[in-house]
Amino acid sequence: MTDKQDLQIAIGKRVKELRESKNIAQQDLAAACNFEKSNMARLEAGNTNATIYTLKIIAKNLKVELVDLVKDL
Amino acid sequence: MTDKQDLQIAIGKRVKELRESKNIAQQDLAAACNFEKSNMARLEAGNTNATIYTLKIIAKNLKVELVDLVKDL
DNA sequence: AGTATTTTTATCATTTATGATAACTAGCCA
DNA sequence: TGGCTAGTTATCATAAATGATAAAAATACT
Repeated sequence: MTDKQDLQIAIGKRVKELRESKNIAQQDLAAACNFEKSNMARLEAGNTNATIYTLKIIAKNLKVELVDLVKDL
Repeated sequence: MTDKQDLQIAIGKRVKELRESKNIAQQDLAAACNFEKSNMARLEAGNTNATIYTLKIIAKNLKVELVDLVKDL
């Protein structure tokens, strides 16, 4: 497992946890972000090294701060 | 100016400020990160929407936390 | 002045994030 | 059983991040 993969997986988990804690469906978050639900699944699964702007959009729609997505990572 | 550009520029400034505060030459930081100096300049100028892993590498070599690069953004 | 160092800019190639669509799985319920 | 919802996985196209090189511009130093 590489550092990069570890980071991707950690961020995917963070997004998923925050999303579920707010009872938002994956497809609803995706729609709010103007992403396809498949691509949100891909990110939550840790299969993409997202850009900072993508993370900012997700943070905004989760109503959290960008730092909350990368804290302790 | 778009949200995306604003974010890129803010992060570029953040990297540059942290780097200069530690008296590290741009090319030295680039070398430590295994980036070309030209690409580090591009990022500091706000011309790229960096991936989270790229930012993590930069944070590591600046000896700061990843959150320090995205705080308040 | 000049010279070296550092930074910036431009450009092209390659890799990869993202966009987009479809098919599949699992769970739930009428 | 069938349909419905939520999530997953695979795949292809496109846009953009990154790799890489060269040259110009700025900065510092003697």
